[in-house]
Amino acid sequence: MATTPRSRRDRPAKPALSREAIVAAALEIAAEEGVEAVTMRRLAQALDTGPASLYVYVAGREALEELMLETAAGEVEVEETDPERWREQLHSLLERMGRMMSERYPGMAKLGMARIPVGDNVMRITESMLSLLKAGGASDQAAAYAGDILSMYVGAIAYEQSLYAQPADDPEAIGAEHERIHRAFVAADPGRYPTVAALGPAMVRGDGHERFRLGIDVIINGLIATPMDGRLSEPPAALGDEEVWPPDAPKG
Amino acid sequence: MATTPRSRRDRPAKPALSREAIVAAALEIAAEEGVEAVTMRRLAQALDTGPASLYVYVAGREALEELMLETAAGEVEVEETDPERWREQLHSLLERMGRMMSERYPGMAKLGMARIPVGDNVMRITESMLSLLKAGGASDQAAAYAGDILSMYVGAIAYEQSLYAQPADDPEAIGAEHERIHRAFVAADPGRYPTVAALGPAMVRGDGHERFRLGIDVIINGLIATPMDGRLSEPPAALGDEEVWPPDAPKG
DNA sequence: GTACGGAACGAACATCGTTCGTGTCAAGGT
DNA sequence: ACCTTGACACGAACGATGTTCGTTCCGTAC
Repeated sequence: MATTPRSRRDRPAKPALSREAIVAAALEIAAEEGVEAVTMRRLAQALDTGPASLYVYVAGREALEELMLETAAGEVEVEETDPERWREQLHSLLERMGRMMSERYPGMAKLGMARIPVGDNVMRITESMLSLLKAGGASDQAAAYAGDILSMYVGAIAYEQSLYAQPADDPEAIGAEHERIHRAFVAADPGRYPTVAALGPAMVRGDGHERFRLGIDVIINGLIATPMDGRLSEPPAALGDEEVWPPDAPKG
Repeated sequence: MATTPRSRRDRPAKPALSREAIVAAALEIAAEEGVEAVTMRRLAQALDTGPASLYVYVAGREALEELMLETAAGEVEVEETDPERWREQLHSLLERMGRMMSERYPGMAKLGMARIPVGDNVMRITESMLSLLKAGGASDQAAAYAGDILSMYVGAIAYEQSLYAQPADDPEAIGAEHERIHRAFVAADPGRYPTVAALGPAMVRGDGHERFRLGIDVIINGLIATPMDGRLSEPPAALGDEEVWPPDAPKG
Protein backbone atom coordinates (compact mmCIF):
# COMPACT_ATOMS: atom_id res chain seq x y z
CA MET A 1 0.00 0.00 0.00
CA ALA A 2 1.04 3.60 -0.42
CA THR A 3 0.01 4.63 3.07
CA THR A 4 2.73 5.61 5.49
CA PRO A 5 3.80 2.64 7.56
CA ARG A 6 4.33 4.68 10.70
CA SER A 7 1.80 4.33 13.45
CA ARG A 8 -1.31 6.44 13.34
CA ARG A 9 -0.74 7.52 16.90
CA ASP A 10 1.74 10.25 15.99
CA ARG A 11 -0.37 11.71 13.23
CA PRO A 12 -0.84 15.46 13.73
CA ALA A 13 -4.50 15.76 14.66
CA LYS A 14 -7.61 13.78 13.89
CA PRO A 15 -11.10 15.27 13.64
CA ALA A 16 -12.02 13.55 16.88
CA LEU A 17 -14.18 10.46 16.52
CA SER A 18 -17.82 10.76 17.40
CA ARG A 19 -21.02 8.91 16.74
CA GLU A 20 -22.20 11.57 14.32
CA ALA A 21 -18.93 11.54 12.43
CA ILE A 22 -19.05 7.76 12.14
CA VAL A 23 -22.60 7.73 10.81
CA ALA A 24 -21.80 10.59 8.43
CA ALA A 25 -18.81 8.71 7.06
CA ALA A 26 -20.88 5.57 6.72
CA LEU A 27 -23.53 7.43 4.74
CA GLU A 28 -20.89 8.95 2.53
CA ILE A 29 -19.60 5.52 1.64
CA ALA A 30 -23.16 4.29 1.14
CA ALA A 31 -23.92 7.17 -1.20
CA GLU A 32 -20.89 6.52 -3.33
CA GLU A 33 -20.53 2.75 -3.29
CA GLY A 34 -23.78 1.47 -1.86
CA VAL A 35 -24.72 0.27 1.58
CA GLU A 36 -23.12 -3.10 0.93
CA ALA A 37 -19.74 -1.42 0.78
CA VAL A 38 -20.06 -0.17 4.34
CA THR A 39 -18.11 -2.64 6.43
CA MET A 40 -16.61 -1.94 9.81
CA ARG A 41 -13.14 -2.10 8.33
CA ARG A 42 -13.91 0.05 5.32
CA LEU A 43 -15.61 2.57 7.57
CA ALA A 44 -12.72 2.62 10.02
CA GLN A 45 -10.32 3.12 7.15
CA ALA A 46 -12.30 6.12 5.93
CA LEU A 47 -11.99 7.58 9.42
CA ASP A 48 -8.30 6.78 9.52
CA THR A 49 -8.53 4.38 12.43
CA GLY A 50 -9.08 0.73 13.19
CA PRO A 51 -12.32 -1.25 13.41
CA ALA A 52 -12.12 -1.59 17.17
CA SER A 53 -12.34 2.15 17.69
CA LEU A 54 -15.83 2.25 16.24
CA TYR A 55 -17.23 0.08 18.98
CA VAL A 56 -16.80 2.84 21.50
CA TYR A 57 -19.59 4.81 19.84
CA VAL A 58 -21.60 2.17 18.02
CA ALA A 59 -22.71 -1.08 19.60
CA GLY A 60 -22.16 -3.06 16.43
CA ARG A 61 -23.09 -3.43 12.82
CA GLU A 62 -26.80 -3.73 13.47
CA ALA A 63 -26.86 -0.58 15.55
CA LEU A 64 -24.88 1.20 12.87
CA GLU A 65 -27.42 0.22 10.23
CA GLU A 66 -30.21 1.52 12.38
CA LEU A 67 -28.39 4.83 12.83
CA MET A 68 -27.71 5.08 9.11
CA LEU A 69 -31.34 4.48 8.24
CA GLU A 70 -32.59 6.91 10.81
CA THR A 71 -30.16 9.62 9.75
CA ALA A 72 -30.91 9.09 6.08
CA ALA A 73 -34.62 9.33 6.85
CA GLY A 74 -33.91 12.81 8.14
CA GLU A 75 -32.92 13.84 4.63
CA VAL A 76 -36.35 13.06 3.25
CA GLU A 77 -38.22 16.31 2.87
CA VAL A 78 -41.66 16.52 4.44
CA GLU A 79 -44.21 19.12 3.36
CA GLU A 80 -46.93 20.55 5.51
CA THR A 81 -50.17 18.83 4.65
CA ASP A 82 -52.35 20.72 2.21
CA PRO A 83 -55.72 18.93 2.29
CA GLU A 84 -56.53 20.10 -1.22
CA ARG A 85 -53.52 18.32 -2.66
CA TRP A 86 -53.31 15.29 -0.41
CA ARG A 87 -52.98 12.71 -3.16
CA GLU A 88 -50.35 14.67 -5.02
CA GLN A 89 -48.40 15.28 -1.82
CA LEU A 90 -48.63 11.62 -0.86
CA HIS A 91 -47.28 10.53 -4.22
CA SER A 92 -44.50 13.03 -3.88
CA LEU A 93 -43.57 11.92 -0.37
CA LEU A 94 -43.47 8.26 -1.28
CA GLU A 95 -41.37 9.06 -4.30
CA ARG A 96 -38.84 10.90 -2.16
CA MET A 97 -38.72 7.95 0.22
CA GLY A 98 -38.07 5.58 -2.64
CA ARG A 99 -35.41 7.80 -4.11
CA MET A 100 -33.58 8.01 -0.82
CA MET A 101 -33.53 4.25 -0.42
CA SER A 102 -32.49 3.32 -3.94
CA GLU A 103 -30.83 6.30 -5.59
CA ARG A 104 -29.29 8.45 -2.90
CA TYR A 105 -28.18 5.48 -0.81
CA PRO A 106 -28.29 2.37 -2.96
CA GLY A 107 -29.17 -0.67 -0.91
CA MET A 108 -30.71 1.29 1.94
CA ALA A 109 -34.04 -0.37 1.27
CA LYS A 110 -32.63 -3.60 2.60
CA LEU A 111 -31.90 -1.93 5.92
CA GLY A 112 -35.39 -0.50 6.00
CA MET A 113 -36.97 -3.89 5.57
CA ALA A 114 -34.68 -5.74 7.95
CA ARG A 115 -36.28 -4.06 10.92
CA ILE A 116 -39.22 -1.86 11.75
CA PRO A 117 -37.69 1.56 12.32
CA VAL A 118 -39.19 3.79 14.97
CA GLY A 119 -36.69 6.63 15.19
CA ASP A 120 -37.69 10.28 15.28
CA ASN A 121 -36.93 10.97 11.65
CA VAL A 122 -38.83 7.93 10.49
CA MET A 123 -41.71 8.89 12.73
CA ARG A 124 -41.72 12.29 11.09
CA ILE A 125 -42.37 10.64 7.74
CA THR A 126 -45.02 8.34 9.16
CA GLU A 127 -46.75 11.33 10.70
CA SER A 128 -46.85 13.09 7.34
CA MET A 129 -48.10 10.00 5.57
CA LEU A 130 -50.92 9.43 8.01
CA SER A 131 -51.83 13.09 7.99
CA LEU A 132 -52.15 13.03 4.21
CA LEU A 133 -54.31 9.93 4.29
CA LYS A 134 -56.59 11.49 6.88
CA ALA A 135 -56.80 14.60 4.71
CA GLY A 136 -57.93 12.30 1.93
CA GLY A 137 -60.88 11.25 4.01
CA ALA A 138 -59.65 7.86 5.11
CA SER A 139 -61.04 6.41 8.30
CA ASP A 140 -58.64 6.00 11.19
CA GLN A 141 -58.47 2.31 10.52
CA ALA A 142 -57.94 2.68 6.79
CA ALA A 143 -55.27 5.34 7.26
CA ALA A 144 -53.44 3.26 9.83
CA TYR A 145 -53.49 0.25 7.59
CA ALA A 146 -52.46 2.25 4.54
CA GLY A 147 -49.42 3.51 6.42
CA ASP A 148 -48.27 -0.04 6.83
CA ILE A 149 -48.93 -1.24 3.33
CA LEU A 150 -47.62 1.87 1.59
CA SER A 151 -44.35 1.79 3.51
CA MET A 152 -44.01 -1.84 2.62
CA TYR A 153 -44.75 -1.10 -1.01
CA VAL A 154 -42.17 1.65 -1.29
CA GLY A 155 -39.55 -0.43 0.47
CA ALA A 156 -40.16 -3.44 -1.71
CA ILE A 157 -40.04 -1.40 -4.93
CA ALA A 158 -36.87 0.35 -3.83
CA TYR A 159 -35.31 -2.95 -2.92
CA GLU A 160 -36.23 -4.44 -6.26
CA GLN A 161 -34.77 -1.40 -7.98
CA SER A 162 -31.49 -1.82 -6.14
CA LEU A 163 -31.26 -5.31 -7.60
CA TYR A 164 -30.96 -3.84 -11.06
CA ALA A 165 -29.05 -0.66 -10.39
CA GLN A 166 -26.15 -2.33 -8.64
CA PRO A 167 -22.87 -0.47 -8.41
CA ALA A 168 -21.99 0.90 -11.81
CA ASP A 169 -18.97 -1.35 -12.17
CA ASP A 170 -20.64 -3.43 -14.84
CA PRO A 171 -23.30 -1.61 -16.85
CA GLU A 172 -23.78 -4.64 -19.05
CA ALA A 173 -25.03 -6.80 -16.21
CA ILE A 174 -28.13 -4.66 -15.84
CA GLY A 175 -29.27 -5.35 -19.33
CA ALA A 176 -28.55 -9.03 -18.83
CA GLU A 177 -30.81 -9.16 -15.79
CA HIS A 178 -33.58 -7.42 -17.71
CA GLU A 179 -33.08 -9.83 -20.53
CA ARG A 180 -33.37 -12.82 -18.22
CA ILE A 181 -36.70 -11.69 -16.76
CA HIS A 182 -38.03 -10.57 -20.07
CA ARG A 183 -37.33 -13.84 -21.77
CA ALA A 184 -38.80 -15.87 -18.92
CA PHE A 185 -42.16 -14.15 -19.13
CA VAL A 186 -42.55 -13.30 -22.77
CA ALA A 187 -41.17 -16.58 -24.06
CA ALA A 188 -42.92 -18.76 -21.48
CA ASP A 189 -44.02 -22.17 -22.70
CA PRO A 190 -47.67 -21.68 -23.83
CA GLY A 191 -48.35 -25.34 -23.18
CA ARG A 192 -47.60 -25.36 -19.50
CA TYR A 193 -48.12 -21.69 -18.74
CA PRO A 194 -50.84 -20.45 -21.10
CA THR A 195 -51.83 -17.42 -19.06
CA VAL A 196 -48.26 -16.32 -18.46
CA ALA A 197 -47.53 -16.66 -22.16
CA ALA A 198 -50.65 -14.71 -23.06
CA LEU A 199 -49.95 -11.96 -20.54
CA GLY A 200 -46.21 -11.86 -21.06
CA PRO A 201 -46.18 -8.69 -23.10
CA ALA A 202 -48.47 -6.99 -20.59
CA MET A 203 -46.17 -7.97 -17.73
CA VAL A 204 -43.14 -6.24 -19.10
CA ARG A 205 -44.94 -3.12 -20.28
CA GLY A 206 -44.46 0.31 -18.84
CA ASP A 207 -41.49 1.87 -17.16
CA GLY A 208 -40.74 1.74 -13.47
CA HIS A 209 -41.99 5.17 -12.58
CA GLU A 210 -45.33 4.61 -14.22
CA ARG A 211 -45.79 1.31 -12.42
CA PHE A 212 -44.74 2.84 -9.13
CA ARG A 213 -47.31 5.63 -9.29
CA LEU A 214 -49.99 3.25 -10.48
CA GLY A 215 -49.31 0.92 -7.57
CA ILE A 216 -49.83 3.72 -5.10
CA ASP A 217 -53.14 4.67 -6.68
CA VAL A 218 -54.17 1.04 -6.65
CA ILE A 219 -53.57 0.85 -2.93
CA ILE A 220 -55.28 4.14 -2.18
CA ASN A 221 -58.28 3.32 -4.33
CA GLY A 222 -58.40 -0.15 -2.87
CA LEU A 223 -58.57 1.24 0.63
CA ILE A 224 -61.44 3.47 -0.41
CA ALA A 225 -63.26 0.61 -2.11
CA THR A 226 -62.74 -1.97 0.62
CA PRO A 227 -65.18 -1.90 3.51
CA MET A 228 -63.42 -1.99 6.86
CA ASP A 229 -66.56 -2.57 8.90
CA GLY A 230 -66.35 -5.74 10.83
CA ARG A 231 -62.73 -6.20 9.83
CA LEU A 232 -59.93 -4.99 12.03
CA SER A 233 -62.74 -4.53 14.49
CA GLU A 234 -62.47 -3.09 17.94
CA PRO A 235 -61.69 -6.09 20.11
CA PRO A 236 -58.48 -7.82 19.12
CA ALA A 237 -59.30 -11.04 17.32
CA ALA A 238 -58.95 -14.24 19.28
CA LEU A 239 -55.44 -15.56 19.23
CA GLY A 240 -54.04 -19.03 19.60
CA ASP A 241 -55.35 -20.23 16.27
CA GLU A 242 -52.46 -22.18 14.86
CA GLU A 243 -53.91 -22.39 11.40
CA VAL A 244 -53.92 -18.73 10.46
CA TRP A 245 -51.17 -16.97 8.67
CA PRO A 246 -49.34 -14.76 9.38
CA PRO A 247 -49.50 -16.07 12.90
CA ASP A 248 -49.07 -12.75 14.62
CA ALA A 249 -48.47 -9.05 14.29
CA PRO A 250 -47.59 -6.18 16.61
CA LYS A 251 -50.66 -5.31 18.59
CA GLY A 252 -51.85 -4.47 22.06
CA MET B 1 -14.97 -33.17 19.40
CA ALA B 2 -16.62 -36.51 19.91
CA THR B 3 -16.42 -37.45 16.27
CA THR B 4 -14.06 -40.20 15.23
CA PRO B 5 -10.72 -38.74 14.28
CA ARG B 6 -10.13 -41.19 11.45
CA SER B 7 -10.53 -39.97 7.93
CA ARG B 8 -13.97 -40.02 6.40
CA ARG B 9 -12.59 -41.78 3.39
CA ASP B 10 -12.77 -45.23 4.97
CA ARG B 11 -16.32 -44.83 6.15
CA PRO B 12 -18.50 -47.71 4.97
CA ALA B 13 -20.67 -46.12 2.29
CA LYS B 14 -22.11 -42.67 1.72
CA PRO B 15 -25.44 -42.00 0.01
CA ALA B 16 -23.58 -40.57 -2.98
CA LEU B 17 -23.58 -36.81 -3.24
CA SER B 18 -25.88 -35.24 -5.77
CA ARG B 19 -27.41 -31.88 -6.47
CA GLU B 20 -30.81 -33.08 -5.30
CA ALA B 21 -29.41 -34.49 -2.09
CA ILE B 22 -27.61 -31.23 -1.38
CA VAL B 23 -30.69 -29.11 -1.91
CA ALA B 24 -32.80 -31.52 0.13
CA ALA B 25 -30.35 -31.35 3.01
CA ALA B 26 -30.27 -27.56 2.76
CA LEU B 27 -34.05 -27.38 2.94
CA GLU B 28 -34.07 -29.71 5.91
CA ILE B 29 -31.75 -27.38 7.78
CA ALA B 30 -33.80 -24.40 6.67
CA ALA B 31 -36.98 -26.01 7.92
CA GLU B 32 -35.52 -26.75 11.33
CA GLU B 33 -33.23 -23.81 11.99
CA GLY B 34 -34.13 -21.24 9.38
CA VAL B 35 -32.52 -20.28 6.10
CA GLU B 36 -29.89 -18.23 7.91
CA ALA B 37 -28.50 -21.40 9.43
CA VAL B 38 -27.74 -22.85 6.02
CA THR B 39 -24.05 -22.19 5.49
CA MET B 40 -21.81 -24.13 3.19
CA ARG B 41 -19.99 -25.60 6.15
CA ARG B 42 -23.11 -26.48 8.09
CA LEU B 43 -24.58 -28.03 4.98
CA ALA B 44 -21.45 -30.02 4.23
CA GLN B 45 -21.39 -31.25 7.81
CA ALA B 46 -24.96 -32.47 7.48
CA LEU B 47 -23.90 -34.41 4.41
CA ASP B 48 -20.85 -35.75 6.21
CA THR B 49 -18.35 -34.11 3.92
CA GLY B 50 -16.37 -30.91 3.50
CA PRO B 51 -17.48 -27.56 2.05
CA ALA B 52 -15.37 -28.00 -1.08
CA SER B 53 -17.31 -31.05 -2.15
CA LEU B 54 -20.48 -29.05 -2.60
CA TYR B 55 -19.00 -26.92 -5.35
CA VAL B 56 -18.97 -29.87 -7.72
CA TYR B 57 -22.77 -29.75 -7.90
CA VAL B 58 -23.60 -26.19 -6.91
CA ALA B 59 -21.88 -23.14 -8.35
CA GLY B 60 -21.93 -21.27 -5.05
CA ARG B 61 -24.07 -19.90 -2.33
CA GLU B 62 -26.19 -17.76 -4.63
CA ALA B 63 -26.94 -20.69 -6.91
CA LEU B 64 -27.79 -22.79 -3.88
CA GLU B 65 -30.27 -20.20 -2.67
CA GLU B 66 -31.90 -20.13 -6.06
CA LEU B 67 -32.22 -23.91 -6.04
CA MET B 68 -33.62 -23.89 -2.52
CA LEU B 69 -36.24 -21.31 -3.41
CA GLU B 70 -37.22 -23.07 -6.59
CA THR B 71 -37.48 -26.46 -4.89
CA ALA B 72 -39.46 -25.03 -2.00
CA ALA B 73 -41.80 -23.37 -4.47
CA GLY B 74 -42.56 -26.83 -5.76
CA GLU B 75 -44.08 -27.68 -2.40
CA VAL B 76 -46.71 -24.98 -2.73
CA GLU B 77 -49.94 -26.61 -3.76
CA VAL B 78 -51.72 -25.20 -6.79
CA GLU B 79 -55.40 -25.80 -7.45
CA GLU B 80 -57.04 -25.87 -10.82
CA THR B 81 -58.80 -22.57 -11.37
CA ASP B 82 -62.49 -22.60 -10.58
CA PRO B 83 -63.83 -19.31 -11.99
CA GLU B 84 -66.69 -19.30 -9.50
CA ARG B 85 -64.31 -19.24 -6.57
CA TRP B 86 -61.47 -17.17 -7.98
CA ARG B 87 -61.15 -14.79 -5.05
CA GLU B 88 -61.25 -17.53 -2.47
CA GLN B 89 -58.72 -19.56 -4.41
CA LEU B 90 -56.45 -16.56 -4.80
CA HIS B 91 -56.50 -15.86 -1.09
CA SER B 92 -55.75 -19.48 -0.42
CA LEU B 93 -52.84 -19.59 -2.88
CA LEU B 94 -51.23 -16.46 -1.49
CA GLU B 95 -51.64 -17.79 2.02
CA ARG B 96 -49.85 -21.00 1.09
CA MET B 97 -47.06 -18.98 -0.48
CA GLY B 98 -46.68 -16.92 2.64
CA ARG B 99 -46.71 -19.96 4.88
CA MET B 100 -43.98 -21.61 2.85
CA MET B 101 -41.74 -18.58 3.08
CA SER B 102 -42.18 -17.81 6.77
CA GLU B 103 -43.41 -20.92 8.56
CA ARG B 104 -42.23 -23.95 6.66
CA TYR B 105 -38.87 -22.41 5.81
CA PRO B 106 -38.27 -19.41 8.06
CA GLY B 107 -36.29 -16.75 6.28
CA MET B 108 -37.06 -18.01 2.79
CA ALA B 109 -38.81 -14.74 2.02
CA LYS B 110 -35.46 -13.02 2.01
CA LEU B 111 -34.28 -15.32 -0.76
CA GLY B 112 -37.44 -14.66 -2.70
CA MET B 113 -36.91 -10.93 -2.59
CA ALA B 114 -33.20 -10.99 -3.30
CA ARG B 115 -33.83 -11.99 -6.89
CA ILE B 116 -36.69 -12.37 -9.32
CA PRO B 117 -37.18 -16.11 -9.56
CA VAL B 118 -38.16 -17.58 -12.90
CA GLY B 119 -37.85 -21.31 -12.30
CA ASP B 120 -40.47 -23.81 -13.38
CA ASN B 121 -42.03 -24.25 -9.98
CA VAL B 122 -42.26 -20.52 -9.43
CA MET B 123 -43.73 -20.12 -12.88
CA ARG B 124 -46.35 -22.68 -11.97
CA ILE B 125 -47.49 -20.45 -9.13
CA THR B 126 -47.42 -17.33 -11.29
CA GLU B 127 -49.51 -19.12 -13.88
CA SER B 128 -52.12 -20.01 -11.28
CA MET B 129 -52.16 -16.49 -9.88
CA LEU B 130 -52.66 -14.88 -13.27
CA SER B 131 -55.28 -17.44 -14.22
CA LEU B 132 -57.27 -16.64 -11.08
CA LEU B 133 -57.06 -12.91 -11.72
CA LYS B 134 -58.26 -13.38 -15.28
CA ALA B 135 -61.11 -15.52 -13.95
CA GLY B 136 -61.99 -12.59 -11.74
CA GLY B 137 -62.47 -10.45 -14.81
CA ALA B 138 -59.26 -8.45 -14.69
CA SER B 139 -57.94 -7.00 -17.89
CA ASP B 140 -54.68 -8.39 -19.20
CA GLN B 141 -52.89 -5.31 -17.98
CA ALA B 142 -54.49 -5.35 -14.55
CA ALA B 143 -53.85 -9.05 -14.09
CA ALA B 144 -50.23 -8.70 -15.14
CA TYR B 145 -49.72 -5.84 -12.79
CA ALA B 146 -51.52 -7.58 -9.95
CA GLY B 147 -49.17 -10.53 -10.33
CA ASP B 148 -46.28 -8.25 -9.59
CA ILE B 149 -47.75 -6.37 -6.69
CA LEU B 150 -49.34 -9.39 -5.02
CA SER B 151 -46.10 -11.36 -5.12
CA MET B 152 -44.34 -8.39 -3.64
CA TYR B 153 -46.97 -8.05 -0.97
CA VAL B 154 -46.78 -11.67 0.10
CA GLY B 155 -43.00 -11.62 0.11
CA ALA B 156 -42.83 -8.46 2.16
CA ILE B 157 -45.36 -9.73 4.70
CA ALA B 158 -43.59 -13.05 5.00
CA TYR B 159 -40.29 -11.28 5.43
CA GLU B 160 -41.71 -9.05 8.12
CA GLN B 161 -43.14 -12.09 9.86
CA SER B 162 -39.77 -13.79 9.88
CA LEU B 163 -38.41 -10.80 11.79
CA TYR B 164 -40.62 -11.69 14.71
CA ALA B 165 -40.64 -15.45 14.55
CA GLN B 166 -36.88 -15.85 14.66
CA PRO B 167 -35.45 -19.23 15.66
CA ALA B 168 -37.09 -20.35 18.85
CA ASP B 169 -33.94 -20.00 20.87
CA ASP B 170 -35.30 -17.01 22.76
CA PRO B 171 -39.10 -16.87 22.99
CA GLU B 172 -38.91 -13.76 25.14
CA ALA B 173 -37.31 -11.69 22.40
CA ILE B 174 -40.45 -11.87 20.29
CA GLY B 175 -42.55 -10.20 22.90
CA ALA B 176 -39.86 -7.59 23.35
CA GLU B 177 -39.92 -6.72 19.68
CA HIS B 178 -43.69 -6.40 19.76
CA GLU B 179 -43.41 -4.26 22.80
CA ARG B 180 -40.92 -1.95 21.11
CA ILE B 181 -43.16 -1.30 18.11
CA HIS B 182 -46.27 -1.03 20.17
CA ARG B 183 -44.83 1.55 22.48
CA ALA B 184 -43.42 3.61 19.63
CA PHE B 185 -46.78 4.01 17.96
CA VAL B 186 -49.23 4.06 20.81
CA ALA B 187 -47.13 6.24 23.07
CA ALA B 188 -45.95 8.61 20.34
CA ASP B 189 -45.46 12.21 21.38
CA PRO B 190 -48.80 13.92 20.58
CA GLY B 191 -47.00 17.25 20.25
CA ARG B 192 -44.73 16.32 17.40
CA TYR B 193 -46.70 13.43 15.94
CA PRO B 194 -50.38 14.21 16.52
CA THR B 195 -51.72 11.93 13.81
CA VAL B 196 -49.54 9.02 14.82
CA ALA B 197 -50.60 9.45 18.41
CA ALA B 198 -54.26 9.64 17.41
CA LEU B 199 -54.05 6.61 15.15
CA GLY B 200 -51.74 4.59 17.35
CA PRO B 201 -54.41 2.27 18.66
CA ALA B 202 -55.71 1.71 15.14
CA MET B 203 -52.22 0.87 13.91
CA VAL B 204 -51.70 -2.00 16.27
CA ARG B 205 -55.20 -3.41 15.98
CA GLY B 206 -56.05 -6.72 14.45
CA ASP B 207 -54.03 -9.86 14.15
CA GLY B 208 -51.67 -10.70 11.33
CA HIS B 209 -53.94 -12.99 9.43
CA GLU B 210 -56.74 -10.48 9.35
CA ARG B 211 -54.43 -7.77 8.08
CA PHE B 212 -52.96 -10.10 5.49
CA ARG B 213 -56.32 -11.00 3.97
CA LEU B 214 -57.47 -7.41 4.10
CA GLY B 215 -54.37 -6.29 2.24
CA ILE B 216 -55.07 -8.71 -0.56
CA ASP B 217 -58.62 -7.49 -0.92
CA VAL B 218 -57.38 -3.92 -0.89
CA ILE B 219 -55.08 -4.66 -3.80
CA ILE B 220 -57.68 -6.60 -5.75
CA ASN B 221 -60.35 -3.97 -5.20
CA GLY B 222 -57.88 -1.25 -6.01
CA LEU B 223 -57.05 -2.85 -9.32
CA ILE B 224 -60.74 -3.01 -10.13
CA ALA B 225 -61.28 0.60 -9.10
CA THR B 226 -58.23 2.05 -10.83
CA PRO B 227 -58.59 2.86 -14.51
CA MET B 228 -55.71 1.50 -16.56
CA ASP B 229 -56.62 3.32 -19.75
CA GLY B 230 -53.83 5.54 -20.86
CA ARG B 231 -51.56 4.16 -18.19
CA LEU B 232 -49.17 1.35 -18.91
CA SER B 233 -50.11 2.12 -22.47
CA GLU B 234 -48.97 0.28 -25.55
CA PRO B 235 -45.76 2.07 -26.55
CA PRO B 236 -43.07 1.91 -23.89
CA ALA B 237 -42.73 5.30 -22.25
CA ALA B 238 -39.81 7.43 -23.29
CA LEU B 239 -36.71 6.72 -21.29
CA GLY B 240 -33.74 8.81 -20.40
CA ASP B 241 -35.72 10.99 -18.04
CA GLU B 242 -33.44 11.31 -15.06
CA GLU B 243 -36.10 12.75 -12.81
CA VAL B 244 -38.47 9.83 -12.63
CA TRP B 245 -38.35 7.17 -10.01
CA PRO B 246 -37.92 4.25 -10.08
CA PRO B 247 -35.61 4.86 -12.99
CA ASP B 248 -36.23 1.59 -14.76
CA ALA B 249 -37.95 -1.75 -14.76
CA PRO B 250 -37.81 -4.92 -16.81
CA LYS B 251 -39.52 -4.30 -20.09
CA GLY B 252 -39.24 -4.89 -23.79
C1' DG C 1 2.81 16.45 39.85
C1' DT C 2 0.29 12.59 39.91
C1' DA C 3 -3.31 9.34 39.60
C1' DC C 4 -7.45 8.22 37.30
C1' DG C 5 -10.61 6.95 33.51
C1' DG C 6 -12.28 7.08 29.11
C1' DA C 7 -10.77 6.79 24.38
C1' DA C 8 -8.01 4.67 20.78
C1' DC C 9 -5.51 0.94 19.15
C1' DG C 10 -3.00 -3.43 17.53
C1' DA C 11 -3.65 -8.02 17.43
C1' DA C 12 -6.18 -11.78 17.44
C1' DC C 13 -10.44 -15.02 17.17
C1' DA C 14 -14.38 -17.16 15.04
C1' DT C 15 -16.96 -17.58 11.05
C1' DC C 16 -18.11 -17.05 6.43
C1' DG C 17 -17.68 -18.23 1.07
C1' DT C 18 -14.47 -19.90 -2.00
C1' DT C 19 -10.30 -22.04 -4.38
C1' DC C 20 -6.25 -25.02 -5.04
C1' DG C 21 -3.81 -29.15 -5.32
C1' DT C 22 -3.92 -33.73 -4.27
C1' DG C 23 -5.77 -38.13 -3.27
C1' DT C 24 -9.01 -41.84 -4.41
C1' DC C 25 -11.65 -45.10 -6.90
C1' DA C 26 -14.03 -47.24 -10.52
C1' DA C 27 -14.59 -47.79 -15.45
C1' DG C 28 -12.67 -48.75 -19.85
C1' DG C 29 -9.05 -49.76 -23.11
C1' DT C 30 -5.11 -52.68 -24.23
C1' DA D 1 -4.80 -58.97 -15.80
C1' DC D 2 -2.75 -54.56 -15.92
C1' DC D 3 -2.60 -49.83 -16.83
C1' DT D 4 -4.58 -45.32 -17.92
C1' DT D 5 -7.77 -41.93 -17.39
C1' DG D 6 -11.01 -38.83 -15.61
C1' DA D 7 -14.51 -37.39 -12.54
C1' DC D 8 -15.29 -37.00 -7.84
C1' DA D 9 -14.09 -36.05 -3.00
C1' DC D 10 -11.37 -33.97 0.29
C1' DG D 11 -7.96 -31.42 3.47
C1' DA D 12 -5.95 -27.23 3.79
C1' DA D 13 -5.69 -22.76 3.04
C1' DC D 14 -6.96 -17.76 1.50
C1' DG D 15 -9.29 -13.51 1.93
C1' DA D 16 -12.88 -11.00 4.08
C1' DT D 17 -16.20 -10.29 7.53
C1' DG D 18 -17.90 -8.81 12.60
C1' DT D 19 -16.28 -8.71 17.13
C1' DT D 20 -13.42 -8.90 21.53
C1' DC D 21 -9.29 -8.59 24.52
C1' DG D 22 -5.65 -6.41 26.76
C1' DT D 23 -2.75 -2.61 26.39
C1' DT D 24 -1.41 2.10 25.58
C1' DC D 25 -2.23 6.90 25.23
C1' DC D 26 -3.79 11.38 26.80
C1' DG D 27 -6.57 14.92 28.92
C1' DT D 28 -8.31 16.19 33.24
C1' DA D 29 -9.28 16.55 38.18
C1' DC D 30 -7.28 16.45 42.35
